[in-house]
Amino acid sequence: MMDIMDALTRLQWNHLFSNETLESSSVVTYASGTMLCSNDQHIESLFVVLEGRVKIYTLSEEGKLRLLRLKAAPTLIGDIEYASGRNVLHTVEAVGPVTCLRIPFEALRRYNRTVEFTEHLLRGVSEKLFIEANASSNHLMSTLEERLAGYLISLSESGNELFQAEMSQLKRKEVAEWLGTSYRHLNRTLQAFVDEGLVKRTRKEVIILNSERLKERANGMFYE
Amino acid sequence: MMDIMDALTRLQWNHLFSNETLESSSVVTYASGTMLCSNDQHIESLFVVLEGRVKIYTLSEEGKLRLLRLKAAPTLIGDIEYASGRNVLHTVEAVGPVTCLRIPFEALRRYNRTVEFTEHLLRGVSEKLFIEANASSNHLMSTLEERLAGYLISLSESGNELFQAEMSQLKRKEVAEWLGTSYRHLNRTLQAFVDEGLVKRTRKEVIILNSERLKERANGMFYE
DNA sequence: TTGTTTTTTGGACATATGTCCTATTCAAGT
DNA sequence: ACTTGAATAGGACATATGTCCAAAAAACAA
Repeated sequence: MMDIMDALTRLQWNHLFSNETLESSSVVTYASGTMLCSNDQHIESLFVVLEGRVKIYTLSEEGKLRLLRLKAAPTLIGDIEYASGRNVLHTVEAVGPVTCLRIPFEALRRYNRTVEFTEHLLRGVSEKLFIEANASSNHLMSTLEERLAGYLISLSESGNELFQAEMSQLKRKEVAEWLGTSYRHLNRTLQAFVDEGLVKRTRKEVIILNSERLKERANGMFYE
Repeated sequence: MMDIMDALTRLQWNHLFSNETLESSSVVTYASGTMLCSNDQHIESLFVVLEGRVKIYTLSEEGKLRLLRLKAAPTLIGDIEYASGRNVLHTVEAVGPVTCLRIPFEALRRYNRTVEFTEHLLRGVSEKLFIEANASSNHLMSTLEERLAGYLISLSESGNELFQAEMSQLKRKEVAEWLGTSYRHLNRTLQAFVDEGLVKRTRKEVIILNSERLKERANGMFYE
């Protein structure tokens, strides 16, 4: 059993919640694969992910998966829904065991309407909006070749540890989902890079041979 | 010259700003075509659009335009940037004359850090995130045929006045930009609908003939 | 080991969408 | 009434990407 205050202090989030709020909250643990919340469903609590990693995505009616990100703790889940009063925007699933602080919206409304907390949410939501907007622009305006080159470069360069930690251990299929393309096409594009001598491909990893030219191919695309 | 308090009261936004804040603010008017702010630029004020319409878009380096929306007053511009401290996310341009209340971020930081105001921003930003996320999902997961059918249906059905007011008088070229496709392809898809007898097309407008089947084609796509 | 499942790899083909051009039509000046 | 420029319409072609499959290879179980 973990100590909540310790965990919050470590994140420097200890001043954000009132005692009443914390008393109404509980620590919950989810097994790998559990959905913390799913698309379009009603939700009544905010989750502060304290430990573990979560996968954030949307699933269309036809069953197509759009992987948005893999995010390590600390993360706030449900902030957008709390702020807008709408149903869940993106599905969130535990990747490996996850520990959260679960705070009912009702408690937040009653005991936590402070400027500090609201500003914290506001910063977080704006940040998410920036990421979402950039991702979707990138996607709309560039070809898979550029995005893949950008992905590979972003994984290899330093100054980017957050992205790397979150995105490096994806399986090929997940990379395809994240890049928003089919497994087939990802392979095709990868092969093109191999044919040009930009990368080498072993069965389980991709090694960059010519990062100069690969960067040109990325055409400015870079993730962080 | 308009009265600020009157305008704010009409929007029921009069309680959001302190007197000090309003004293630091000014009313500004922009001619049609002026940029209130442009992509990636630094910005130091929040704009409350009180009268007129603005066009919100991003321009890629290669000059491709991604039209996000045409929005009528009241609208908040700069809220995302104020909240995140980043440079401008989307370019905003006046469509026809626009009157705004221009509030320096500095004044907001000094005199306006109230729960009411912050929650107002938070609601607004979440709403924008929802719209952005849905738009980008739609775009990623559906073909132009579906999106166009959805657009036509959304324009024709009631219960949707906001969207209609904002999006109905677009030119064909702007519709293409908004749907995120080329003018050529929009025409091609429109023609397909004509060939099937779903719509009729005069030189300046599109008339729906069979809204039942058009709705099927939209496959759930609907804008609001 | 042997069988079963997952992952990687790529062929063949279909389709959505983009690019480049050229008429045509309409509207707005001068 | 001409001229010019925007807006509409569509042909021809290239290309990015998706779908469906099948064959290896690797990982995992029994």
